[in-house]
Amino acid sequence: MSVGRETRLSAWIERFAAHFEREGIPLIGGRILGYLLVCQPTERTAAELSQELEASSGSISTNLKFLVGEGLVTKRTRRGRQAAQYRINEKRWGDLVARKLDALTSVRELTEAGMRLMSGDPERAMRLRAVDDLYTWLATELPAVWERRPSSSR
Amino acid sequence: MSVGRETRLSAWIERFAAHFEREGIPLIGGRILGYLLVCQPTERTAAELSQELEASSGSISTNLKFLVGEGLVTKRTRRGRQAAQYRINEKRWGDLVARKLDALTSVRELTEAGMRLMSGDPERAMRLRAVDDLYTWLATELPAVWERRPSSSR
DNA sequence: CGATGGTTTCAGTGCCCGCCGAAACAGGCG
DNA sequence: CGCCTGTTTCGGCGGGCACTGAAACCATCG
Repeated sequence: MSVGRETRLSAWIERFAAHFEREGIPLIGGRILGYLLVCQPTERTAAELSQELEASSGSISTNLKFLVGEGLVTKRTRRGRQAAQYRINEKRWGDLVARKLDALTSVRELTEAGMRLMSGDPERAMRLRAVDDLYTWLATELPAVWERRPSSSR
Repeated sequence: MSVGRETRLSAWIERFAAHFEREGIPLIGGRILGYLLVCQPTERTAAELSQELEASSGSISTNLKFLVGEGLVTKRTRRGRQAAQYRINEKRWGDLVARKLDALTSVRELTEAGMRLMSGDPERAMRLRAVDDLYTWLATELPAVWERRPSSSR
């Protein structure tokens, strides 16, 4: 007997969340992202997320606040007694990637500072120099690549 | 009165370690890397590192083992009663960066798997599609950039 | 002005992980 | 075969963080 589509989807969400947990996003935050990427309809209330993902209302609240702050999730409030709706803001996913690239290239500032401290002692600077060269190259290449990004993925 | 060079160096090592701690490398591991990049002479024993970095022998051992495993540090044993010497292996720093880039592009496998689960429902796949497009583009561009890396930074 | 449904806050819990340091271990030396 | 030095192992400690759930909060509706 075959596994239902929703079962496979929730397994996928779990893998998705596991990956981003390694990148520093809380497990529940990653689940919210994965779920909001594929759910139908596209918008969900905090209560629905809590039920679907089997997470406490507190965790959902904390993580939604975080994700809204990052711009990855959009909150839509409605008048009356109606619950706010949350949906993915996939357009901002690029920001997430850009921050990752920045984290990489920013090491260059460290290596350069180190090189300045080593000035006047080329012998001793050799090891750091090799590392600095690598990051200097990265810091010139990566931003250029990012700029060439096609509009279809913005 | 001005601050001594060694004092500024240890402050730099601390910033260096702090940066890599955010990337998942233990604080002491980062200190070892920073220290081995600039120390003179270039090789140190475990006992010396323990003293210089004010870390326990156990922590030094654990972290050296980890760094040697990563290829970032090389262990040189000497015959007789002599202690083993450790030195930085700056040539392998590229591997560290390459793994970071891989972590980024590997998200594509996740988004592709998700897209397959969404097949036959283009409406529902739209959000995930935008994210998948971004990573697909990344996965084609980044490896190409890495290949163009000049030999000076290898 | 209660009552109601939804959301956020917050104190408490458990878990994980980096670190310590003493004890065990390894392997040359005398 | 002990001894000695350097290294690793391992139990334990402490800090930090994700998560929980109940209580407080907020805004609307009757």
